[in-house]
Amino acid sequence: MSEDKNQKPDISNAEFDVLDALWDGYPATSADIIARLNSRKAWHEKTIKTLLSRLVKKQVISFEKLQRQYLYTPLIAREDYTKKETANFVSRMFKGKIAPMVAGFANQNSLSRQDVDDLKALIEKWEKNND
Amino acid sequence: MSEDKNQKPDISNAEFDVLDALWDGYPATSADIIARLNSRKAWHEKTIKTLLSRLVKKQVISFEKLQRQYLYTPLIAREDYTKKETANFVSRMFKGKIAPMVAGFANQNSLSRQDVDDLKALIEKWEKNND
DNA sequence: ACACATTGATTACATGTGTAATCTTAAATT
DNA sequence: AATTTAAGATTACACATGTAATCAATGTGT
Repeated sequence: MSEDKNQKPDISNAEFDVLDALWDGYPATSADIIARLNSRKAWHEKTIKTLLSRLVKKQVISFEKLQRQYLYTPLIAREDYTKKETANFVSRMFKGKIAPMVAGFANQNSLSRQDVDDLKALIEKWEKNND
Repeated sequence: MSEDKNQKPDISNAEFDVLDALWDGYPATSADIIARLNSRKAWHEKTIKTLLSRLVKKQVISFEKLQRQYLYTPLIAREDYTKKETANFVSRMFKGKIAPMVAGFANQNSLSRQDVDDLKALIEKWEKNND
């Protein structure tokens, strides 16, 4: 076995926004990413390129040369990432229990009819599989 | 109105662990906090004191002098904090929708019978109030 | 009363992060 | 072919963060 077996790349907030834009469609050039982010963030082009470089160095994304540009591709799936982060978050904030988290949401009135229906569907599916 | 109306103190991860320990019982002295954290974290006493100082400076906790020691007290409630952080998290990771987050949890098999029952209770309560 | 212990305050220091500007080099234009 | 662009690489720089060690002052024990 090698040491450092499971180092967490630790994606920063700004880096996440860039990765998120990449997840919206890839492979993509830096120009693509910059265009996507321009609507949401007031970032300088240089800033976004720096963040892309850092993501590459952290091995969160990769690239392939296309002429003089790079075509970036995520190395981790959004689902995998969000799942892991959610587990971390719920673990830290709610001792790993999901219901209290939803409860906070609920009595904050952030829960919509649609959300509730979605949750009910989820629960039904879970019960079908786990009874 | 004053500028800087709603600055987010931005509690770091290490700081959160200290605050979390304080939430477990307050007011508390640094010795109390250190004792509580010793079981979980391998932190030097000095480190914990630094973190307490930073939390004070950030106005996340306050203290009252008791002889030569300080009695620390949180200035924000755990519930308020977790609620806000949850909203942020769900917003960033799941476009604000809670169901997909629970879904990720579900098919990761982190969802227990108890969790599901809790969620069902929650939903019932929500429907009672919002129909 | 005085030395000691212990507390919070101050200082330290490497690495991470946000946010770019400048440098290099290869491709595009004229 | 020479010049201009423009893309990624390198450098910058202040503030945040993790992780303490040292300093100063005030209670405490003898």
